[in-house]
Amino acid sequence: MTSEIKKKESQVPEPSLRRMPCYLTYLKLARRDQQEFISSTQIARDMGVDPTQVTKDLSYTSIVGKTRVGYEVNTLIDVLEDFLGFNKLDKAYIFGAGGLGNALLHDHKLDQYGLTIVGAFDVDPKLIGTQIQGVPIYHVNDFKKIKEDDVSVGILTVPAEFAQEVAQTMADGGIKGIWNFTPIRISLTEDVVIQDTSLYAHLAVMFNRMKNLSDKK
Amino acid sequence: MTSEIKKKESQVPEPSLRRMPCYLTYLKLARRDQQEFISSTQIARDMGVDPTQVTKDLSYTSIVGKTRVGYEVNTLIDVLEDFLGFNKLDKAYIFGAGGLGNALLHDHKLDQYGLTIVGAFDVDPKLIGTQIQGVPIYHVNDFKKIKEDDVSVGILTVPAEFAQEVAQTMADGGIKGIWNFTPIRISLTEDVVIQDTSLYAHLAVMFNRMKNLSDKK
DNA sequence: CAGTGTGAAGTTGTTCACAGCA
DNA sequence: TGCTGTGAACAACTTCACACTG
Repeated sequence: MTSEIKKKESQVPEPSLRRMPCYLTYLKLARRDQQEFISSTQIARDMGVDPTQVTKDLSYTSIVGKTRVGYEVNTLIDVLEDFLGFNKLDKAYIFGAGGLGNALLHDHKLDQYGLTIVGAFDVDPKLIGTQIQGVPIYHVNDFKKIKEDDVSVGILTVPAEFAQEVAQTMADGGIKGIWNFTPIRISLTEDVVIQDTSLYAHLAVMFNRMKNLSDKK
Repeated sequence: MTSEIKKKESQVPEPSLRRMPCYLTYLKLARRDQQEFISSTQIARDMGVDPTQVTKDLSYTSIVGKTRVGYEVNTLIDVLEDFLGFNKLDKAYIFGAGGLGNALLHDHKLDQYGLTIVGAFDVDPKLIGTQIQGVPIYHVNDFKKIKEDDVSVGILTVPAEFAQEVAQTMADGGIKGIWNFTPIRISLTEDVVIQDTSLYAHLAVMFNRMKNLSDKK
């Protein structure tokens, strides 16, 4: 019992990770405005968050700030992009090319954030064999045949009832990270990272907060 | 100081709200499979979460479960949809019809989750005057002229540098809830609800977890 | 006794307070 | 004085333990 291995060592808290792309965007705007140095206090003020939190979040990266001056904008941008993996392009397949999947294929900005979609899979005969934004669409059954080794990410945008099954197919094919847009909890082995991003979950929160506000009056 | 009014009374925790659409999807699949009653224990097992949590989450709605039987699937679905506001359609405008905005216009499922997009605003002359999926696209400057009273939600999918400005325009026009897809923290008066949904934030979390995993080996 | 519902314990993340520095 | 960086206090959420119910 004493030899219990400490599993999660020093994982970066998820909320911190989520804030980092925000800092990055903010910093890029600051750079555009010719700012050379920036303090966590200023970031905090402009973004409306707690200054200590900014400091703590940034301290998870390797950067160290200069007292009274702050951080150098350019290196901070580099460090953050590196830390978040936004400057090395990961390849991804998209599963489910209708609706949301289609939409993501049109979102050119993904490339700026480290993800490039190299292929799509669907079951709709009307889609298979065509291309969207230069990305070819294949039949799901051909996944194993087509799958290339250096594609590590799968984007899951199929209808809910197929989510678990398709996720399993992805995992079997060697996909290491699944970006799950369905409102289904996927269960797979530990070695596959699953990132849930249900848009409808966020909608639910927004509606609830709006109702709270109008009830209060 | 003693008369300090308790501000947030009994707000439903955000994590709970986020899980609810998941339960809903799960329940709809259960209904399709002819299940009439369901227990929180079963939901928990199938979804891979803590049973107590399911019970607690459901207790925020008005439903009460029968001991040893669980909850009636149909009424639970109704209660959840009602609680989340998914059965009364809110009207929304979308700001920024390129890339992601375009994608959302193609996501038919939004209607099922209580949101219907009735108009889009952009600045691109090539888009203005056209329609996407039957939704007309106007120039942002015409927003005040066009805005109808019963549209309460604005979807923000403009480039980061215009986010704050466009959000302000929305608020001035009487928008009550802003679904913010930009990685920018928007600051407005308290009476506008802002729901941040930065896809790139989730991407950051996924990349980080994937790196952790491959480092461990 | 399998399941609901709840108060208490534990964990995680946020905010505060302050030491150290230029 | 204005800033970084950190350890301690606090708040939010999750998990555990258990009383209760048909």
